[in-house]
Amino acid sequence: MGMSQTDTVSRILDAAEVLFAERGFTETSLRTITSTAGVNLAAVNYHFGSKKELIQAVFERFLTPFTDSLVADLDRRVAAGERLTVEGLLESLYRTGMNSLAEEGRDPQRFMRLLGLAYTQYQGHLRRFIVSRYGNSYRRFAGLLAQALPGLDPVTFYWRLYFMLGATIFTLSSFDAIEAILREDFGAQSSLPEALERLVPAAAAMLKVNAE
Amino acid sequence: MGMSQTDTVSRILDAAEVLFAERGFTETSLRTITSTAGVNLAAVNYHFGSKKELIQAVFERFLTPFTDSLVADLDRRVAAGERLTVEGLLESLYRTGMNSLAEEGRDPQRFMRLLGLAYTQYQGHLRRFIVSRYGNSYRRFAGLLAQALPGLDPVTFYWRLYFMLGATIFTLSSFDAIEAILREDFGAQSSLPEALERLVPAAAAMLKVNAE
DNA sequence: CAATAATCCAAACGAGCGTTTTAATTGTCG
DNA sequence: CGACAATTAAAACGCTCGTTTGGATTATTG
Repeated sequence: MGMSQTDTVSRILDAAEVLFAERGFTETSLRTITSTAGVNLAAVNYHFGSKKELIQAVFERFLTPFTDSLVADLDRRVAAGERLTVEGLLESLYRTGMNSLAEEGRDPQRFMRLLGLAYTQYQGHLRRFIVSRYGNSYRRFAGLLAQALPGLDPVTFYWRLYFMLGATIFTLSSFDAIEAILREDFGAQSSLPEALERLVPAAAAMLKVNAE
Repeated sequence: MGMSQTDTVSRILDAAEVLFAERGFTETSLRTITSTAGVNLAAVNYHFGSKKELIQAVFERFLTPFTDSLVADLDRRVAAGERLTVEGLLESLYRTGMNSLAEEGRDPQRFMRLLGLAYTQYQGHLRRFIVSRYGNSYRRFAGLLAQALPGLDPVTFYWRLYFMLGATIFTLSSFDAIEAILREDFGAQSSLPEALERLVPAAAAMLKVNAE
């Protein structure tokens, strides 16, 4: 087994991650990916099998450390007997997850754009892949959040959960555009952590309407 | 000038609207559009010039009646000296806009999916087109909403506005998927008006955090 | 070091794409 | 009716796409 195999694989993943986040899946050709990565065109089909499987691999590399560290953090806090508030859970989701990506040198914003694409783009295989692979982590988080919101009927809770996800994914995936507008119109500097700090109380208030 | 010209044009627009909302722009070929519409392939280039211009035409047919009736409603209420609350403005945005589409026999949900695509997909020309064409209506609404939220500094207001847009567009554009989950897991029937009724107080609470 | 597997590479394949061309058809109007 | 413009139609163009192929190159291993 060649030493450069791993290298080629990760070079492809690095390039694909950036290009997918920028333009979407269909708009990014394998030729653009491989030439950006500096590898041969056939390498994608050789190492991943197909473009679809490459897309899934990109998401796997992102989502696994993200959900792992989120679930670990949730487990730790539950085991410590900590009382989990709505704000605390959102902090976990935003901060812990983000940090796990930042530690690996990944751009959290790119991650959010990819997550947005996964929901929006016409890629049935991707949605199925994500649900089957990360559904448990999702339900873990959603379950704890529901517990922190007693008095909300399940249907209302579910709608609110989607409102919250929408606000988060939509805003963070177009962070660049929003930041540019704010800088131009108000001369205000913005950062991703600052956006998350604004998001926590706003999303929490939305979730807590009519809850006890 | 042939009578059937208008017919061909609107047949193309009808087909394109549905297909774009389902799969996105790149994933929808002109051949699929024209065969669905039952017209010749060359008709798109003949009547619209190019695929890009067809995309813009689809949005124009959607957005013009939407923003027109929204702005008319805002103007009417301002002229009547009505005091516009956050909830009232969201009601205008959701209800008035939606109704204007429903009256024309258009699917409001499809409209939301298209709006989501406009933000997410990699189509620079489309974003430019929408901003230049509908920027005034957008600023009109945003201005009145800002007035209804005294005590919020402009930067915070802008972030909240994006949180609200995100929650709205994201949720409504995947309404089908959410509805299916709710029906399966809770046996609950959902409708678009009901989703909007849930959205108004939730989004209002989010906007109003720390406002007077 | 020879054999064997893994990887890389250049080239080509077939299919689908948006667009253009050219001719036939249809409608309009003096 | 006949001239002229508008529309429809079929076919082809040039290009890009994802994927496959067959051989060269590199690494691994007995």
